[in-house]
Amino acid sequence: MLSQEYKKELIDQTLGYLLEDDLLAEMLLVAKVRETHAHEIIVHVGDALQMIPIVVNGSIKVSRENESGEEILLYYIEGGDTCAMTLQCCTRKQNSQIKATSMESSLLLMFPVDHMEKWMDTYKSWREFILQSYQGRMMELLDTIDQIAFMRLDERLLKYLNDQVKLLGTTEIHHTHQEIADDLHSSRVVISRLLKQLENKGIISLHRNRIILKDF
Amino acid sequence: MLSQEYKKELIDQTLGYLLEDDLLAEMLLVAKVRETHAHEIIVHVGDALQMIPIVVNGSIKVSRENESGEEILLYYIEGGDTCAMTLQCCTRKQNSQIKATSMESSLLLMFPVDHMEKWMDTYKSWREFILQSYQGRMMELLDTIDQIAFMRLDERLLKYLNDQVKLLGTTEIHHTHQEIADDLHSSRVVISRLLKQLENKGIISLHRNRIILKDF
DNA sequence: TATCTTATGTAACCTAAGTTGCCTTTAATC
DNA sequence: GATTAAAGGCAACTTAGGTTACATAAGATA
Repeated sequence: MLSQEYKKELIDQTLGYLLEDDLLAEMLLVAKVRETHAHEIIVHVGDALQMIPIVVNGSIKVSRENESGEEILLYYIEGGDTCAMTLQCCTRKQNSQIKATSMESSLLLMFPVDHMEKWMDTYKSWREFILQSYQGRMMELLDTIDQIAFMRLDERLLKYLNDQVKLLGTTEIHHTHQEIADDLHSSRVVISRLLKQLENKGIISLHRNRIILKDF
Repeated sequence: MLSQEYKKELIDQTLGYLLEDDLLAEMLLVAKVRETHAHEIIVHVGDALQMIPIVVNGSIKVSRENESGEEILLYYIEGGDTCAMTLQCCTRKQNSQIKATSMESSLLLMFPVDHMEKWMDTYKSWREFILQSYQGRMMELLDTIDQIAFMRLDERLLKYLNDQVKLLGTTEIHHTHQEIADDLHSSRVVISRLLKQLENKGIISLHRNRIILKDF
């Protein structure tokens, strides 16, 4: 059992500058803390969600899956952010439309869904937080659509690598070609081919389980 | 100048069963009515928006445009719905990320953006309306992503034709092949080719400016 | 009817990306 | 060091979809 002091610290650090004090106090009473490790699947498509997660630190990958199990990356959630999609599932009592995977060791605050509606009615700061979240995620979905609809795979791949570097804060990317292919909804052979082209252009260097971005 | 009685009728008919009476009364005071005709562009990418539209009747096409002017269809807005994306542009004082085009003669109610925040604080029904709108649009964006990422063009085309029929309530679609190509971000020749295949399969019949869906 | 514009048809060709099959390399474990 | 599994390289081929170029057809207008 984690101490209340620790939880309070996490909540203050993550949401203190955003939300009203009264709300922060209420949140402390019902918050659960969850630690996740790299590659851990946090939400499967079809899951019924009872808790809304807010990311304290680390990063979460959100992706869409079709019936055949093929995937496509939608966006990432980082510290201070929540997944509006989750909210939606909870309030509409709909099952999850997305899959969420922890990219690295991450820390999440979890709040039971039945408080959300009350908070929505009572706290202006909470309303703004939720709307901001919807708006942010919406913009990211538009961005994803732009990429899939308008960009060629080699461009998408380069953007993907750059995003990874920004996200994880290191120019060494520890992904297999297969994992990248899954995220971009392509195939391993094609990704290997394009990565090799990037290497030949001097943009990256390739190693087993490791891609290094030069002059980022 | 349209009579207040007419406006009141439109508001009641479109939103009466959704929103609180006090809010409906406030809305009546500030509502403007806008009529649009088929193919009229209501919002351009980059527009600064002052008013939030709610569709009374007709249908609005919302699409995304890249720098080169290429498009991709996102979703449609029909009677009783609003465009959450608009809201976002207004509250964040951001310019429009999307283009909105009237598909047919339509009637819109327009509300000045500066009332939104107050309504958000005061009326629970308004909060629910806006959240519902975000959630609906989000689901539709996911659906769009599914289509672009996972479906082949012939499948997308067939779905597009079916959607048009449902939307406009007639099995006669009055679009040129070029217009369809634009919506699906493809090219005229390719769409003509695939349409011809559908005709050969007996699913549609082709005429100038007119596609007829059989056994819908 | 003659003319012009716009929509559609079609063939030939091109290219990005996916697929199959097989080989080599790396690293982990015995 | 030997064995094994996973990752990556690579060649040959296929295919969906885009491009170019031109012909024909359907309406519109003179």
